[in-house]
Amino acid sequence: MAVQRETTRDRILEAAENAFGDKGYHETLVDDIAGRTSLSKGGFYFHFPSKEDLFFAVIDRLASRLTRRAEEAAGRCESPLAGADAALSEVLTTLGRRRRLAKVLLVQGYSMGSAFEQKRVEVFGQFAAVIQDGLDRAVEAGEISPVDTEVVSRAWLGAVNEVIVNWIYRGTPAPSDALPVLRKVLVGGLGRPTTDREASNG
Amino acid sequence: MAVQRETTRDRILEAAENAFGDKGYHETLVDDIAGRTSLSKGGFYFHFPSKEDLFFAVIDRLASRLTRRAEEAAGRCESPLAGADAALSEVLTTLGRRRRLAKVLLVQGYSMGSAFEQKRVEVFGQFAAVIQDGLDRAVEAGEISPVDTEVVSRAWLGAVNEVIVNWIYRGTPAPSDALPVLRKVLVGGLGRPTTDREASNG
DNA sequence: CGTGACCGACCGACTGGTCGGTCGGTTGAC
DNA sequence: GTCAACCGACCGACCAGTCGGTCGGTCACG
Repeated sequence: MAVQRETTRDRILEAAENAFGDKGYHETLVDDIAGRTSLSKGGFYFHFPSKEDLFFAVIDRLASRLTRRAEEAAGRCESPLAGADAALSEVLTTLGRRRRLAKVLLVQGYSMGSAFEQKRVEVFGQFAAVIQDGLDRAVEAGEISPVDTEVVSRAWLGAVNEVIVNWIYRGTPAPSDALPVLRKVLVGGLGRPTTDREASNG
Repeated sequence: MAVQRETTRDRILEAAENAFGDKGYHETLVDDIAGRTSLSKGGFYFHFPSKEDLFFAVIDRLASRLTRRAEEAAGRCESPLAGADAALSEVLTTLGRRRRLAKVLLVQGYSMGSAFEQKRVEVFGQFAAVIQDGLDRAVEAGEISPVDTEVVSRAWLGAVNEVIVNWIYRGTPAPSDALPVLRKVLVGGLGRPTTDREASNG
């Protein structure tokens, strides 16, 4: 039955997520993944053409889930700026709850070597695009003064990334604790629009 | 002669920097490095106990050079805040001139796998500490309002990191172009002190 | 209902290339 | 003659990927 096939494939992806998260690409053996899935090596190769393909499939799955969450969070907001802010918060808290998944997505990819370069561009590009889109629309809507949103979105992404990776390796500060500081400092770095009436929000 | 020994060691480190920068840890063979040094594999092993040791030595060398430059740049400034700003600029422009070295330092380390974890904490910790120190003193001096400088310094570091890595992979935007935007948005994210007299130091 | 052809899913021993590291040997300076 | 520096053939662990085979199911057909 085709359903069974899909189920096994998912089991492999699940196991691979954990294995790669724990040990990285090279240090994870195909036999490890087979073992965690109660499958033989041959059984594994029935479902995936190569270890490399498996790794990419894992990354794609994680990245698309996270992008979707970020976009949904942004979509729930009234203003574009609030949306960008919400996307940032969503990513930080989501990854802050699942250390191993965060590690696969933000760290272990590089362990693969040069084959990962294109994928990293793609994945980080996706994340950056969500932020940049929000900022662009915030500029257009006059919420913030014009800036080079390409650079700023990268800066936001990098800031979030570093906070998470630092937490992954050192266990502190927790992303949830860092969030308010990060929001303040990143959102605060954006200039108010040149309409220099000082709105008196708190 | 002991000088000769040191020279050869440096030649190896130099060659290794380039090789690791181009191909990462696993894809660089000890034979590659030996070849680039016009040394045999045996000759190489006379100078380094293992490939892993070599890699760490390369990272340490690059990191300490960069830290020194950043600290010097900071030291040349009058105020702590200007120092943190200068350190940021120095790191961005220095790495922005040497793509391969930037790649070794910011990307290829992970290709080594879990052995790198401790080193990454150490190296990024060093960089973060330089920034944090500046920010702390800026708070103390009343240049900026109190913030969680641990988080903010990580955010700065991450922002710089992402801008550089993105440039490494995509070739654009150039760090030198991104610098003014980055400075504005990061330094601008810091609140003015609650003593709301605009201090006018040069 | 029985049966035999067929198939998808899975098994696991095996292969073949790779590469870090070794070691006995050579060389040249002092 | 001695020793630091270097050579390079060789070793052997390691591991992704292969392949001949097994086995339970199912479907066509008499």
